[in-house]
Amino acid sequence: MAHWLVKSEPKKWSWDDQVKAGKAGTYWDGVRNHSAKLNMMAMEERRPGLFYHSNEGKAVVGIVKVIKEYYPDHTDASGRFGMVDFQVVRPFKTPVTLDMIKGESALADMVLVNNSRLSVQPVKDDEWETVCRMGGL
DNA sequence: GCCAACGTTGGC
DNA sequence: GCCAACGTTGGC
Repeated sequence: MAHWLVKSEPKKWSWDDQVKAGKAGTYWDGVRNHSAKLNMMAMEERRPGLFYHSNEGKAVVGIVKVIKEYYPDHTDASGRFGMVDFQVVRPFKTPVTLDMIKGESALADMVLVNNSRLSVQPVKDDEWETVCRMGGL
């Protein structure tokens, strides 16, 4: 699996916050879900991922990349979970909304459509290309 | 180790 | 604000 999609509520962590963080990037902490954890563990440095705004916006707004691979989440007292660091790559010209994704038959199998609650998801190559094209990149 | 109860997420 | 989906917790 070549690409990823990460989700955040704009109230907690928005694209703008990610842009402000700049090259330093930010750690993607707070994940407390085993499926998401496994996906993070599979991430390789420099791999790009889609950045999705849940709840408000409900759209893929840009591309980030992994700048630090999976390591322990120091905010997790139990020590069971970890996190990765992301850095902004570039914003979409046009945000790709959930409606647009649902309306695109090539994206009918996206995890976002079928398991919207998973916060870190794999994205297939063809799905990746379709979403990027829809985003104007 | 099973399963009911509960909490959280996220679309609508 | 509601509710469905799903993950986690805790009693047995």
